Amino acid sequence: MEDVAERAGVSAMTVSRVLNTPEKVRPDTRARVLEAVRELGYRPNSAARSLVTGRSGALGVVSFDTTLYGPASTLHGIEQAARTHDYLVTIVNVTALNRHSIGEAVNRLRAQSVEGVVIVAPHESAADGLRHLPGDLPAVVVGARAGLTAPVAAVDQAAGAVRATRHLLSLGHRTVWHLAGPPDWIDAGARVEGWRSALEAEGREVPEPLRGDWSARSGFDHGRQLARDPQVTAIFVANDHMATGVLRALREAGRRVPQDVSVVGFDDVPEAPYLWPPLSTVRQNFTEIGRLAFQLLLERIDGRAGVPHRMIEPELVVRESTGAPPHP
Amino acid sequence: MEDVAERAGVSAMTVSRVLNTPEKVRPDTRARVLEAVRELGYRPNSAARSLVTGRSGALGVVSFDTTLYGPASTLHGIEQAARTHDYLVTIVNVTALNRHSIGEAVNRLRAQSVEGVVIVAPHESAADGLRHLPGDLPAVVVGARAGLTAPVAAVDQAAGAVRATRHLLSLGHRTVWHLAGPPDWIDAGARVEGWRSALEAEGREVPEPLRGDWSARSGFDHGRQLARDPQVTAIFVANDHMATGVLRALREAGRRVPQDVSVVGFDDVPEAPYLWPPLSTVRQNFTEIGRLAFQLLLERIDGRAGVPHRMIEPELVVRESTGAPPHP
DNA sequence: AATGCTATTGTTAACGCAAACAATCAGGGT
DNA sequence: ACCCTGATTGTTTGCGTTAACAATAGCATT
Repeated sequence: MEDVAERAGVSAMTVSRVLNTPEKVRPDTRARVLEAVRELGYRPNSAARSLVTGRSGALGVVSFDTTLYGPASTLHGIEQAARTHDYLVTIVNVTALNRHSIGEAVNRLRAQSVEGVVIVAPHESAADGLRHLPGDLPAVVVGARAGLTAPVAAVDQAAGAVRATRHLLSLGHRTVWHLAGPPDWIDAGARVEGWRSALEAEGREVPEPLRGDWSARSGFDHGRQLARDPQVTAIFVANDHMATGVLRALREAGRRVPQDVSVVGFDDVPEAPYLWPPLSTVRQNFTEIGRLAFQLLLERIDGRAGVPHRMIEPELVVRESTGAPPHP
Repeated sequence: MEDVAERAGVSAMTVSRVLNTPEKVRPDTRARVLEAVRELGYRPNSAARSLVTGRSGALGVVSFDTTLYGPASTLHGIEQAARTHDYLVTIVNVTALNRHSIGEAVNRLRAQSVEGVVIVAPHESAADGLRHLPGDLPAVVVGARAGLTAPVAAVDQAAGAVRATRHLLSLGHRTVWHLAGPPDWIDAGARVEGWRSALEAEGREVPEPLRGDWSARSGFDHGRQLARDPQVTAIFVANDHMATGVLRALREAGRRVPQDVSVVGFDDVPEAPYLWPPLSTVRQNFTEIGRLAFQLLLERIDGRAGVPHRMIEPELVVRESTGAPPHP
C-alpha cells in the first residue's frame, strides 16, 4: 500500500480511503491512486483489514451432507444471496448432528473469524446442539423447530403434508397411506403430523405410517409391502426419491399408477416431471429458504431485529401420478 | 493473549507456543497456560495469525451450480479431504464459465486470502479463463482437458463411454445411438468421442448423435424421437437424468426396456438402481475426484511437484435396462 | 567450580491496514 | 485582508499474532 501511495504522490491513508470510501477523496487524486493500484497490481490484504476492522466478510454454513438435494439447494440459495452482499461462504459438512459435532463445526468456523453462521439442521437430535450455540456469534438455523435463541427459517412441512393429503382425499380416496422419513428428521415428523391431522379432520382412518430413510431403495422396499395390500389406493411419500422407489415397486407388482394407486411425493426434484408417470409432489423452495436465512443472518450481524421465525409455504404440484380411486 | 499470559505467569510468546508448538514448552507450564486459556475462554484471532504467517487455512472452490449432482459430490469430496487436513473450504458459484466470471470468482477468493483454489470447470468455454489464472495462486482444475499450467483431476470420460458402448455391442446390438450432453461441456464431448471410437473400432455404423442439455426434460424430448425409429435398439445416454426422461419416452411409445430397447446412462446417481427398469450406467466416483483435487492442491501449496494430470477410471454398472436386441 | 551444551522462556519488531485525530487547503462572507 | 467553514489529506497509533533473536535456566561433563 505504501508503494501505491508513493507512486500516486499521496499518503497510505488516502489509498485506504480510495478503496473504502471513494466519495471522500477528490476525483482527480482518486484517479491517480486507482491508476497506481492498477500499475502495481496491488491487492489489499484481507487479513490485515479484518484485524483492524473486526469484520471478515465471510459467513459459515454448517450442513448435513450437501450432496442431498435439499441441503445443496439451500446452500446454493445462501451463497447466491451472500454473493450479492459481498459475503463469501465457507462450508463445513458434519456427518452427525449432535451437540458435539455442531459445536466443533461452529468452532472451526469461528476460528476463521466468520461473522455469522447458518446451521442447516433438520434433525431432532440437533436441537441440543442448537441450544448451546455461543451467544456472541450471530447464528440462524434452517429447518429446525422454533423455540431457539437463534432465528429459524423453515418450510411449513406440515402445511405441505396437509395439502398433499387433502388432494388425495378430494379425488375420492377413503384414506391415505404414508411412507415417512427417518424418525430423527424434523421434516419427517412434521409431515407425519400434517398428514395425520388432515386425515383426522375428515374423520378418516389413520393407517400406521411406514418409516423409510429418504433413499429410493427404502421407497422400493416399503413400496412392495404397500403394493400387496389391495386396500391401499393412495400413498403420500415423504420425499421424491422414495417415491421413485415406490413407483417402481408398484409397477413390478402390477399395480398401475394412477389408475390403481395414486402417489404424491415431496420436494419436487428436477426429475419429478419425468418419472413415469410424472410425479405429483409438494414443492419446497429451497433456494428461497437459503435467501431468507441469509437475510435473517444479516439482520443479526447488523444488530437489528430480534428472534423472528419465518415460514415459507410449500406448493402442491399436481401431475399424473394422482387420480380417482378404482371403482371396486 | 496478554491476559492469558499474565494469568499463567508467562509471556505472550509462550502462550503462542503452547498453541502452535506445544512440544517446545515444558509440560507443567503448558498445563498452566491451557488452564488459563480455558478459564478466560480465549480464542486466537485468525486474522492476526494469517497477517503474520501469510497462511489462512482456507481453500476456495469455484464451481458451476453446486446443485447438480456431480459438482455437489465433487465439492463434498474436496471438503471432506480438506477437513482432515484442517483446511476450511470457501465456495463461489458462477453462473457462467467464461474468462470474466472465472477471473472474478478467483479474485473474490483471493481477496479473502485463500491459500489455493480448486476450479470445477467442465466447460470448453472455461479453457480461456483457465489459461489466465494468476500465476502466484496455487490452483487445481477438475474436469478440464489437460494442457493447462494447473494440474487437472478428471474422470476418463471417454473410457467410460467406450465401456458403455462395448457393453451394448457385446449384447448383440448392431450399433448404438447416443444422446449427448450440451456441446460446450467437456464431459459431453469426451463421451461422444469415446462412443464414436468404440463403434468405429468394431466397424459399426455411427448414427448422428442427439444433443440434450442434461435435464430429464431433454431426455424425454429426444427419447420420443428415438422411440419412433424402429432401428433404434440401443441408446447410450450421456447422463442418468436424461436417461430417466428417455425411459419415460420409450415407455409412452410402447417400447419395452430392455426387451425392445436397451439404455445405458452415465453418473450412477443414487436413484439409478430404483428407476424402472433399474438403470445400467457408468459410475464416476466424484468424491474421489474431490479428494484427488485436494491432494494435488496441497502439493501445489506446499511447493511440491509439477503439473500432474490424474485420471480416474469410471466403472460400468450393469443393471436391468440393457439386454439382447429383439429377434426381428 | 568452571564450561558448554540444550531446553525453555522472554523481548523486540513487523505483518498491512484503518480509526482517530491533526493539519492543511480552498472558498465564502465580512 | 481576515476569519470561519467544510472538504480533503496526512500522521500516529494499535489491532493480535508470530518470526527472529536474546536471555536464562538446568544439567552433564571435565
